[in-house]
Amino acid sequence: MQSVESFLSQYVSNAVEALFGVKTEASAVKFSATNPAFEGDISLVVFPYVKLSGKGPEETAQLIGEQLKNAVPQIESYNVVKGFLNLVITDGFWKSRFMQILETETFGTQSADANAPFVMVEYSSPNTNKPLHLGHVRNNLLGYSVAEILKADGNKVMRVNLVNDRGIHICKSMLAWQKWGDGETPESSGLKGDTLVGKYYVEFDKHYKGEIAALKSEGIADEEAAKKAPLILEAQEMLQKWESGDTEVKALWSKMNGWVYEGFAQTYKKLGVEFDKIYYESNTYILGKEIIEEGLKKNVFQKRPDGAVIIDLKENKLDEKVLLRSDGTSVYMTQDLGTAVERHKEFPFDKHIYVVGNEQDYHFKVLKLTLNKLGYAWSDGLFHLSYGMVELPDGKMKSREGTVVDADELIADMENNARLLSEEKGLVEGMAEEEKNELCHRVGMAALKYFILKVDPKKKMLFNPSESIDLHGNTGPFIQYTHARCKSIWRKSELTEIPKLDISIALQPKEKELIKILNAFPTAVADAAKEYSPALIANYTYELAKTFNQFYDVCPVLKEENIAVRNFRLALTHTVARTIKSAFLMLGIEVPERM
RNA sequence: GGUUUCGUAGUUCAAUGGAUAGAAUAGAAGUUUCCUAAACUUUUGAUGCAGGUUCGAUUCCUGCCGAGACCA
Repeated sequence: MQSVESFLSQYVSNAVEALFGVKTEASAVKFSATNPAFEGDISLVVFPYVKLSGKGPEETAQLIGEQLKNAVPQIESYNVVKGFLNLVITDGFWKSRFMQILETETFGTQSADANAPFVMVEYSSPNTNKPLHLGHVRNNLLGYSVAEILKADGNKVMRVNLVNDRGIHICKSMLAWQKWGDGETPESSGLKGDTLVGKYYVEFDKHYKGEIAALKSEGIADEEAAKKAPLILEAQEMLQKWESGDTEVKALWSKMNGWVYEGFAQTYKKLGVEFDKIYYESNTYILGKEIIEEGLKKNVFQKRPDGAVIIDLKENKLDEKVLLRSDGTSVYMTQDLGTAVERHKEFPFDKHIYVVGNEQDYHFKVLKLTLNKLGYAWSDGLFHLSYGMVELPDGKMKSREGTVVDADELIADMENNARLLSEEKGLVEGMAEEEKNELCHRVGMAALKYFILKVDPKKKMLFNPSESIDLHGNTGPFIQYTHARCKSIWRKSELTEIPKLDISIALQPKEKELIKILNAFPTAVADAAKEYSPALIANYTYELAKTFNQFYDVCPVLKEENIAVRNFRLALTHTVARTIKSAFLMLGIEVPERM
């Protein structure tokens, strides 16, 4: 469905040509929303045409306004304020636009056709030595939501998770469990698998610190002590055994990772995120060695005198990057290069989005540039969706200092809070326990998800665990509540299907405003997909919900006696509910029928 | 030190180079015959500093101050 802007811009372009004899691109026409202080639905910024007309801004606007009014029957009138041409669109236009929206069941979303771009979205990517925390929550919510938005915008999407299941950190947990675990399992301890493994990671760190302190008291320097502590040596030995395929180590590794995966699965389910494919680094970490050969052959990489392979990116202001250490072992970049190439062979994507924190900005710049220099044209499609850290009121989260917000605890807190508030208000009386749980889960998660997704991804955000569970104002639950109100009105109307609309009725200002907002939905989705930003969808949905709440105050639907007006308002209510629902699904938020 | 991101009401967030910088929350004052008051109405309050580019700058450029990240 065409937006109002694109509908009008061709006419503006024509008018400019007719008046000033200059051809301009219709796509370059600049509109802005009309300032509420003036009359009008949409405003044309005429400053760009002042030079062409050779007249002042106001006169130029007058000329274009007159020309447009004569050419476009949908323009009822116009007025000029400084360099702004405010256009009033006829009610008839808005009403027929609304009827189109109403009849389009999947309004705002389009399904992928055969030529749709294929986008791979990698997100989550946890380590298996500890449970997920608040930082992962932002990652997961962003990744899931962006994938949904891209789907809604007509892309084919594949969501993948690359699990970091190997390395020294896992060995630390394994070693500590061996030493002090006493055979403890998730079943015997009643702990979630990932929580249990995380416990031993902390345990390792505690003993390790003790050893370092002991060595230091013997007069050994910090760095030296950290390297020489028996525990870390033992962990490194374990890693070597793992790499050489030691059956005992591998068995323990499989067992403990298995616990972690069960734990993660529960958390993912609670968060409502999903993946189409899961990759494991234990299968991919060796990739990338051929790339080194290829790069050397193509003279893109150089060998340093000490034997290390590097790529020189100084001309791109990115310094020199080691790709293979002098001892022949690979670095993260090596495997990421290999993984990208393999992945593109297996699934020839048009775009690949990596949802990874902004501390890796440099890494992904190098990754993209290196693949580009190697001649892989598809590297243009790589995009690092870089998001800011989540900070707490008393500073950053540091797992070593125990200031991490655990994802499972956070989710439980959100649900509990929703429960306390609902019970206090007496909203869930007489509800079955199971139904109540489901509702509190949905409301609690809406509060959390909306709070996180409404912030521009690239910005760092502050999360106050005690304040963010607010249900008032610009929050997920407020919008859910609006949806539930719409549904309630619809139920009480006792209509089972949308009545045929009589569009000869007069349009109230608030109704027109709502139609304008509804009309902007496809544009919001397209923008959100282009910028990979769920925040745009969140802001749009809030605008819609807020306007509806104000609208309702002005004209109670069910008391309306004029049947044509009543039907129109019911249809509007129905459409608002439908739009909120599909917008929220893109954010991974479910909307209850009742609250 | 080098590279980079960011500084907006008391607080948390908005604002494709456009009009009087929006919301929410906190503060002040109101609104329940009616759909679900998790609501609505009114009100107080902000672009770190100094320049530049132009019809117009929160937005682009330069310098400074401050915060974070990455690289040594």
